[in-house]
Amino acid sequence: MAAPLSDNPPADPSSPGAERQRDPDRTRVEILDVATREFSEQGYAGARVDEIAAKTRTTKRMIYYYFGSKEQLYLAALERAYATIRSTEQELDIEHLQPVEAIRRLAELTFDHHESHPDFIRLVSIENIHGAKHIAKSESLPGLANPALDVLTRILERGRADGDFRDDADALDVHMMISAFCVFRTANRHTFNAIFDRDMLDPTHRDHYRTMLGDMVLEYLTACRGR
Amino acid sequence: MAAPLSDNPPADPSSPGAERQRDPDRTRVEILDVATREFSEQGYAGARVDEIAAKTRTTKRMIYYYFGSKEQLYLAALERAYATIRSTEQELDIEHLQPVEAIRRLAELTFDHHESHPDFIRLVSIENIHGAKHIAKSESLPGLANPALDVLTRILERGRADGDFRDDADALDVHMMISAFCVFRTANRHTFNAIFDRDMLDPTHRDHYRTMLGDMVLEYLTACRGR
DNA sequence: CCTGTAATGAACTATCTGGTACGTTCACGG
DNA sequence: CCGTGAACGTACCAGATAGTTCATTACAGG
Repeated sequence: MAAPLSDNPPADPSSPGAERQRDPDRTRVEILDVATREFSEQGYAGARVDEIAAKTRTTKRMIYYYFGSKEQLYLAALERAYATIRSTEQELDIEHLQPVEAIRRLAELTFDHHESHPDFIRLVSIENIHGAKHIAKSESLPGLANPALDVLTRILERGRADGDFRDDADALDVHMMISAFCVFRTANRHTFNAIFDRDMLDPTHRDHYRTMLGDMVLEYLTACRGR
Repeated sequence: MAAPLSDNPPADPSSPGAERQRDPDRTRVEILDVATREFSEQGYAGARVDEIAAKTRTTKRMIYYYFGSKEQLYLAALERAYATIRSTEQELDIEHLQPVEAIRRLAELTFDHHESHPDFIRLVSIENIHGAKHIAKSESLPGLANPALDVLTRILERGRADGDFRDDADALDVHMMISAFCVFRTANRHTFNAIFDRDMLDPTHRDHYRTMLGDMVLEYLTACRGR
């Protein structure tokens, strides 16, 4: 179910035939894959450069060769994670739907998409612990446009024009509402389960939460306008 | 605005008159206060025992004297944070209200209460990064009853009986919905602000989000039943 | 006033950890 | 075929860090 953050195939057949012994691209990606996992599971300070190297088919020297420092490696992992997420958001094709159906579809796609990328959610949690200071240092991340937000803006406009949606619904607010629900389910899974004995990510409850999210957003937006 | 996790007054006047040089209780509490801040700002691995000691009026030796290890100190901070939160939840007095008003009030109190205890939220985020393994080790935390949840259960029952609320509304789901919104606002404040340039905790937007939460929950629960 | 003990402090240690110096090997263009 | 630079591996280091040792002091109860 959970997809890796890198979309590369296991073996790169661009140069046909045999495995290459030296393959900078593969090495870089492999380091990033392991780093993403380690950082998301241990936190920034908790992750060990030695451990990341050990879980790679290369050595610690290569990490410093390609990324320069632990912090830059972390940032590279974070940047790639955001890039991956954003690229999947590009693909959402819902603007041909009626506003109400489009919103439900958007919510469900966001839901699926958070569920498929737990590493990303965890990385974002970690980044928040550190006050988003690494994002601030990044050249690509601050203010990174969110394609989903643009789509949402246009759907809301149409919905308001049709009289289906309330007038004071701001796109960023609705985006936040959806994110909050999806992020919480993944990010707070363990404490929630420990305290309330309910695993929010248990496949048994999946459809229930998915429907619930759509209902929640739509009831809020339509607010007794009789659908 | 943000309240400290310990409710003790700065100076303990139980033994009247002068400052005591030896004060185990004060020392313990002071260590916990600093530890809570450090862990919540740096993460578990990122927090430094030496740094915690330095920000206290006592020494590292005392941390090990009272708490035994870094991990037990962290757990003690986490347990105290949960205890503080739960004790404030005991005080909510809303069962005399009509279901609709009670739900809005509950949502608002939860909202205020999360806003007042950012350290708690951050600690919970950190605990989730580590798969809630410390909670699992704790004797007091797993399955810790949530008074707010009991109150919520009874309000929902009344609301359903009155025909105000939908039939399939589960107390834990509604609690999750409210928590998700409140937790997200605090826990993801920094990345959200970095990407979207909106500080969800800016006092300017406070009332807006507070109302939005109440609307969201109530629209979901009433779902076009004409209020 | 005396004394046992809880509370406290300074300095120390073993280990871990991010980072580096330096040497080696592969692959590709000429 | 060759040499040049990118890609890689080994071994090491200096500083940091959790945890400890041992001596000392304040204070409650007698």
